[in-house]
Amino acid sequence: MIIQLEPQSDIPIYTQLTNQIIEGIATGFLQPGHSLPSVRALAADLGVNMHTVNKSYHELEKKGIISIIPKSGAVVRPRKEISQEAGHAERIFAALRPVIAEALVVGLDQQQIEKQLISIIHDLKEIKS
Amino acid sequence: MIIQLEPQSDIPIYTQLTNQIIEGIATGFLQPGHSLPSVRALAADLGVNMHTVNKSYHELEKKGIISIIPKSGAVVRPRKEISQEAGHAERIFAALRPVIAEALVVGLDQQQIEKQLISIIHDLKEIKS
DNA sequence: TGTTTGTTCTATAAAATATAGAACAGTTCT
DNA sequence: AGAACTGTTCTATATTTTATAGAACAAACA
Repeated sequence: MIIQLEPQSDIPIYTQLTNQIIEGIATGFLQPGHSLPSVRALAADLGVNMHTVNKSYHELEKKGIISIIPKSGAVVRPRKEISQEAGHAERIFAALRPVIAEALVVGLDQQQIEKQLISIIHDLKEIKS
Repeated sequence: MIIQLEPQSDIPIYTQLTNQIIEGIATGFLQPGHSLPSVRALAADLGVNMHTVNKSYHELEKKGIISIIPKSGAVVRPRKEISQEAGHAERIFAALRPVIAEALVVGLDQQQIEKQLISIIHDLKEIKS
């Protein structure tokens, strides 16, 4: 899986990493049960600090997307386990709201937003590799 | 217009303010041509620092949503002026992508996301006062 | 003519971000 | 059993971001 980090971005490295791992799961590249690289291995691979990767993994765990087994490793949780938990929709829709508000203010209409939504979903749903 | 800031939030105060002003414009509460309060007045009203409000206004200006007239004040830009500018869609859809990816990973399907999208739009489109 | 405006500057403090290195104890593998 | 690897925890440092505070300025405004 190719991960591209931009150190110059205003988005923190650990957030970029978190988002790309989520995308990796969404696309099916990282499947349920899959082990993630160790924090040290991935840090070395990406050229960042171990603690930065660790922070990303814990963010993913907080979101309920992966399980961190102490002294062992991190694993993508089964889809059913993830979806069983409550609070996901609230968190995500709360993040969605300001984006939609801005879209409307800059003149995008419901059709355009829906079209892009579908485009993103189709793009992610294409299982790569 | 009621603005509620949460100092304890992980979202910076100036970002919260920016988002709520955008919502205010989306709902029609703040209409094109409307003057925003002076940075001092709003800061005093909200109980935050002048520079925090100033940063929010400049964020809104950077997004192309308001005009800051030096030594005079800040004004909501006309809708046509805003939508004429390029780059809006790219910026917004880039912000949309990680949210959608997480939604899919958590088990939300296209229908549910679309339903919520429409719900948010309808909620914002209701002109309040 | 005062008042208000955004602007600019210095200053300070706390929190967030990122890196670095070390040590620990449990896990995994040979 | 032993070696390698794992996440965890700790100290440390540096930079950036966030937020506040106060002062001064010149243009705009009433």
